[in-house]
This record gives sequence, structure tokens and C-alpha cells, in this order.
Amino acid sequence: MRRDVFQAIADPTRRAIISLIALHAMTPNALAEHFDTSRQAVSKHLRILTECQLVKQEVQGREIYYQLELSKMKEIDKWLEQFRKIWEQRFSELDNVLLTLKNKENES
Amino acid sequence: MRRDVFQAIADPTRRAIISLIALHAMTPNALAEHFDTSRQAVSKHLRILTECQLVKQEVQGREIYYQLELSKMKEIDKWLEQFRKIWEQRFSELDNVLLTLKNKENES
DNA sequence: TATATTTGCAACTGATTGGTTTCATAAACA
DNA sequence: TGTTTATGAAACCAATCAGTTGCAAATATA
Repeated sequence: MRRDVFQAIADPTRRAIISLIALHAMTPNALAEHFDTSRQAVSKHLRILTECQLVKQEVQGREIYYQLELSKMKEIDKWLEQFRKIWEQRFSELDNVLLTLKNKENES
Repeated sequence: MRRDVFQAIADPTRRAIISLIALHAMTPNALAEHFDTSRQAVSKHLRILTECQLVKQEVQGREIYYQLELSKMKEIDKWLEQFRKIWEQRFSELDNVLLTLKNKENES
């Protein structure tokens, strides 16, 4: 069972769950109300999110509050870093081209 | 066929392809040399990446150069924005707590 | 022109996915 | 104590996935 953050966020329902619990912890029941699927399906998604440590549980009586593990989200951000570097570089290259054009204009 | 950026980056081989072509365009054959899978499997991954516009082709004779569409990568970055906001907020909250503690220390 | 190279596509396969329904467990409450 | 509520786990199912092999088309080269 391959279980990593990227596979976890591939599913749209799981992305929605992640967004919902990003601010406050929520119970599976409360979450399920936001979707067309069954409570059990949501529970299954939560299991996947737990397995890749994107989510942590806080038991409160018979209820379980699920909360996003923000630090794990940074893993995605970390992977994006390499591309961010490139697009910033490309952007500054474009800047240089524009600057050169402007200078040439002033010279003439 | 659900085909979006998030589903595209779920596969580790596709993530590797994306990283490889981020800097220079590459042909399917050249890409396939980096993996244990067949050329056809890589070709299939490229088709998926093309379908969600993460990649663009440049035909050159009988060779096809695949290049990353950086702008599409920003879609992931955009989705992450909401969480980045939260973790920066949490961080500044922590900052405030530390500052309050420090002030109390000075008062005593 | 005949041959080699680069590529994509189709058909098939076993594994995985996301959903369902059913059941078991544990806590809250009457 | 008996019932309701909240939850996870198991068994099943259709669809999708990532890989394979074989083939066709187009370009390059001898």
C-alpha cells in the first residue's frame, strides 16, 4: 500500500476534507454532512489521511475530532520549491529582457 | 476520466518526469532511460500529463520534446495558499506568546 | 527504395481505488 | 439496564490504474 501525501491529496473529497479541518477539528459525522457520500466513505478517507499522518485524532468521549497536521502539508510545499525557484528565475530573466529593451530605447 | 493536476502528481514516476523536464525539454526515449519501466509506460504517463496540460510538446522531426508547463504547476501552489496563510498565522501567534512571556519576564 | 529509429495507440492484466452494505464496539442517556 | 449515538472494520463490487506486449505510422538514413 503506497501511502504518501501526494496520493492522499489526489482525491477531491479528501482535498475538501483537508480544507474543512484546516481551521477547526471536526468529527467524521460533521464532515460527512458536507458530502454526498456515506459516513463510512468519509471514515475511509480519514483512515487514509491518518495513515500518511496528514491528520491527527483527538478522542472526546465517543466522538473523535480530526485535525489537520499542517506540518505535513509543508511536504508538498517543499516539493514545489524546485519549481518555484525556476519560475522566479524565468521571471527575473524576463525582467532583464524588458530592462535591456528600455535601455536601448533610451540610447536611441 | 478524472484528470487533474493533483491526480497527475500522485504517481511517483510522473513526479520524477516532471522534475526531469522542468529545466530542459526531453524526448520520451531520453526520459525512459531514467526509469525501470518500458518506453511505452513513460509514453502513457506523458499522455496523462498532456491531458491535464502539465506538459507541452514540441515536434522536431521524428522526435518529440516534452516540456513542463510551469504555469500549471502554480495551480498546486494556489491550492496550498490557504494552508500557508494558516501556518503563517499560527507562527505569528506563537511569536506573540513568546513576546508576552518575555515582557512578563522583564516586568518581574 | 529498403531499413532503422522514434513514437503513439490498442488490447490485455493484475492491483488498487472509492464506494457500498452489514456488523461490532464503546460511550451517552433514558 | 436497555436504547440511542458515534465510530471503525470487513466483505464485496465496478471502475480505474500502471504496467505489459504487439503493431502501425512517420521520419531519418543507408
